[in-house]
Amino acid sequence: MTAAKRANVTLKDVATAVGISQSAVSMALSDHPRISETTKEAVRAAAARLGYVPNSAGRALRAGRSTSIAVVVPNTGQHVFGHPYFMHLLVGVTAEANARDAALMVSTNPDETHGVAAYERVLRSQAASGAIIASASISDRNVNRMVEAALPVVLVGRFVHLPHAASVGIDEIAGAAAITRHLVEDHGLTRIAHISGPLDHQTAVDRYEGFRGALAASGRPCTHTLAVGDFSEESGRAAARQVLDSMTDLQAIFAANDEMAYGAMLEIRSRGLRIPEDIALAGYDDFGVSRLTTPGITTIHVPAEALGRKAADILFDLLDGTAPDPVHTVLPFDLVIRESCGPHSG
Amino acid sequence: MTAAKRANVTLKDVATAVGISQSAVSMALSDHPRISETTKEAVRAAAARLGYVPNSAGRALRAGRSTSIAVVVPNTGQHVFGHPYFMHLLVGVTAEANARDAALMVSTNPDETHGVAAYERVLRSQAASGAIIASASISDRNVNRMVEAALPVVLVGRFVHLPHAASVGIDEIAGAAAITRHLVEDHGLTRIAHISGPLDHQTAVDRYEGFRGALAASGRPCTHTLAVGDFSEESGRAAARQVLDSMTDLQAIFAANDEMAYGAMLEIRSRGLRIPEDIALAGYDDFGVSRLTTPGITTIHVPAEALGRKAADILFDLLDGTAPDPVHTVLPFDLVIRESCGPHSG
DNA sequence: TTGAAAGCGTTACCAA
DNA sequence: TTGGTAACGCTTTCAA
Repeated sequence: MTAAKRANVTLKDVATAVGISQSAVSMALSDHPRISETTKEAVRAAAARLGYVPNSAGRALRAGRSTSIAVVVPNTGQHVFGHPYFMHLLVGVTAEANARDAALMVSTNPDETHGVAAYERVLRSQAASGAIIASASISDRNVNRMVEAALPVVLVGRFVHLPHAASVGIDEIAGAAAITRHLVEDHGLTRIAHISGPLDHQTAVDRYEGFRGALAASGRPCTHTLAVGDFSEESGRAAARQVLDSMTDLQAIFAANDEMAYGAMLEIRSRGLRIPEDIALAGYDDFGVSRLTTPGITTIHVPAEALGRKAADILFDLLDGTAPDPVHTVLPFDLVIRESCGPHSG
Repeated sequence: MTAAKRANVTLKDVATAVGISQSAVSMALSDHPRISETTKEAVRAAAARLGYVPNSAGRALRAGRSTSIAVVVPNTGQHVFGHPYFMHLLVGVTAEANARDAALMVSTNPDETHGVAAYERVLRSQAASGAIIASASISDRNVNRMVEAALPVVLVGRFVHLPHAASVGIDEIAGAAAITRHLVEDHGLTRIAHISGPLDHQTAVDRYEGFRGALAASGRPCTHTLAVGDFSEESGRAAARQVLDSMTDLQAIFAANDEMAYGAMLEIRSRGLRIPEDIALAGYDDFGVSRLTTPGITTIHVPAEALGRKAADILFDLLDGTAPDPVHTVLPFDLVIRESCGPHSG
């Protein structure tokens, strides 16, 4: 009786209350046809009265798998976990997990004990029966290991070196190309800087590639430059400083995410330049705050919640053994045109 | 062999590999003094070689409690779960849980099956051995039930009707008073509107109370008015519209959180009024984006991450039975002065 | 229609 | 110093 009284009601308690056996109670509660309706009635009443809740450890042990799934987000750093992307993802995963009566674990610590990442232990210990991995770093070897060990995982994002793993994502290259075309074709801007994310993140690589590809495909003489950030607002500001200093007559900045675009906005403003009159600005992600700035930032809307939902969906299928061959699911994105690139013109 | 091969290494496997008994392996791995060093060595080697990871269901069943804790956030609505507050809270809880090698479950669905909220089931099923509850609604009966059932929970926020439950929070009344004094005393503003959150949230009530109290205590003739929002940016804008229309010569708006302050900012701007020259603006929370606006919004910094960390800390103590009597832990806040109330003068 | 018993993986107690 | 065994709560097979 230290902290909380542990008066856990078990099957046996219900059984003695009703005056039947434990196994009969178990079957009654799972609506097994071999139990009479009257008995079931009595069992259900007693269970409710006593407040019986099945013990998940017992159930998991018996079943050989738990009813939880895990979401793995990289690092312990606020940078990444604090990013709104993960919250949106979590909302989606939660919704799907709730719909399936599964519990959700969140794991962030890649800290290796005995060479096994914390989240791999979560799976191997069967605390969770499968995982959704939102780690974006190409160089994260833990992801490889889990995939190679054939653990039930679904990756969020694109992992070019893991073609056989199930994954969900959007076509980042197409997204970046779409927004670049918007700058070039709709607004006639040809001197553009890109602020990329860290290039060991596939997302950053893809967005940069989409940017360059669209410029090349535009058929116009475009000049571009690159500054590398780390997806944080501060790094966006620093990168903007760099490109504003280095490229004369810069007409537009396309940041690989909205937070870096905010940073760029601060830097542009601090130089007394106007958006979009002097410099056009575009972002990527659209997690809620882009519309709050003045002007609103034109961006690509990433359906993070839908991604989470779909990832969970695939994971559950995987666990049920009903999954199709490992697939790469690609969800659609939207180009959201606000005011930061100039008046809309097509 | 449907989805993933399940070749789970158990204690028995290690035991047969080493040629000793299961229980000896168990003790060896937990470094029990009664096992010889040579045996321990052999056991550890075999365990590592075979990739043994203890099964958490078996362990939890045996121990009568799991090693997970749960974080409960209200509702399934994006409104709340998507709020940056919870991200910060989660970061803190995660850090502390990681430090204790505990897994973290996240539960959001209050959807009641058999009259028991989903997150109560998580506790009762012992999937998690304790919970941190970040539900803010005064009228959430589930919180009462869990506290009354003496389940090991720590509340985040103030629950006046649950004086015996452990809780962490900040002094919201003092926070609102501090920012109100800043408006009145540092800037000499006396015609102030408050945009509150929903008044079935203790946080909203407390911040409103702090506001009124500070005005009353100021000894100056102040005029104030109230509009009620729901902590969302949209509602902040609507509330600002209302107070700007109703109160002539309004000098300042104090919104009960930053998001509503953003909304107010949009409304103020759309009327061609300047901040802070025509209207001063203050917010509350300081979850990262207040500094991005122009001007930056003066606000109260709520140490959400520290709250999460502390809540987890208390919960673990509670579970260990080493907790002091249920306490209300109050963490300090900071008044963060930016530009939205005018040039700093005191 | 129901009861008894076995076994999932772990740990702790009691023998040896 | 160690091995056997029982028990945690649950489901399921086998026996009645």
